[in-house]
Amino acid sequence: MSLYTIAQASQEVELTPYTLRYYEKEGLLPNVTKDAAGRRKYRDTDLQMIGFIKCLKGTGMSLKQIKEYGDLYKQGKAKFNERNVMLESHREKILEEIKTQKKYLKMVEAKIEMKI
Amino acid sequence: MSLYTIAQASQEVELTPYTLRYYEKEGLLPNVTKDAAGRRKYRDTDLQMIGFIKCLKGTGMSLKQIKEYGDLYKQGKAKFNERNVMLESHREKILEEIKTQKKYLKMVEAKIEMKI
DNA sequence: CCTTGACTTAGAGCTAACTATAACTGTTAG
DNA sequence: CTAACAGTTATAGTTAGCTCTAAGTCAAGG
Repeated sequence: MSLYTIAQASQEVELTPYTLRYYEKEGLLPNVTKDAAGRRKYRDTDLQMIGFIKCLKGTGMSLKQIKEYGDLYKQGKAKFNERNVMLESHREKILEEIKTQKKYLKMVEAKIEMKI
Repeated sequence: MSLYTIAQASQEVELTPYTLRYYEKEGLLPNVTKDAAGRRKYRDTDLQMIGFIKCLKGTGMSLKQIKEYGDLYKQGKAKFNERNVMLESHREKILEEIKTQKKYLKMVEAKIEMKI
C-alpha cells in the first residue's frame, strides 16, 4: 500500500517521468493523485495499470486504443463485454504477430546459414 | 526474369509506391534501374530484397540499420563477417521479442480470464 | 494532334510517441 | 535563511516512417 514519487514510479516501471506525465495527459492514467504540494503519488494499482499499458503497447496497441480500453474499464461491468471483445481480438493479433515473428526468424536464420 | 513497374512491384510486395520511392531515396534499394523514359523497373531480385527489408523492419530493425546491413552486403565477402554478426545479434533480438510477446500474450489471456 | 493516365521529382505535411525547455514552486539539508 | 533539488505546468521540438502535393514528362489510344 505504498506511495511512489514520479522518480520512483519511473524506475519501477522503466519509463521516464516525461513518459509518465505524457500518458497521464493522454488520459491513460486517470487514477494518479497528487499530494498537498501538487506532486504525483503513484499507488501499486497505478503501477499495475502501467504494467498492463506496457503490455498492450508492447504488443502493438496504440495509445489511443489503450485509452479506449481504459475508458471502457472505468465504466465497470456495464462495458465488460465490449472490453473483452477488444482483448480477445487483441489476443488474436498477438498470436498472428508471434507467427509472423517466427517466420521472419526463419528467414534471418536462412540468411545466416547461406554463408554468402 | 520479369520486370515490374512501380505499381506492379507495389502490389507484389504490399508497400505503396510512396514507400518504395522513399526506401530508394534512403539508399535501401540501390539496384533499381530505370527505363529510357526514366521509370523505375523492378527485377525479381529487387522484390526479394524488399521482402528481406520487410522481414528486418518487421522484426524491429530501423531503416537506418537496414541500410547499414545493405551497405555491408554490397561490399561482398569482404564484409561477410560483419554482416553475419549483425544478423546473429538480430536473431537474438527476435528470439527475445518472441519471448516477450508470449509473456504479454499470457497477461492478456489472464485479463480475459479474470472476467471482471 | 490531343488527352488520359501512369509515371517522375523536390519538397512539404503528417502522425505517433515521446523528449526537452523554461519558468516556476514547494521541501529539505546545512 | 538559503541553496539545492525534485517536482510542477504549458508548450515547443524531435524522430521515424511514411504520405501527399505540385508541377512536369512521356507513351498510347482515339
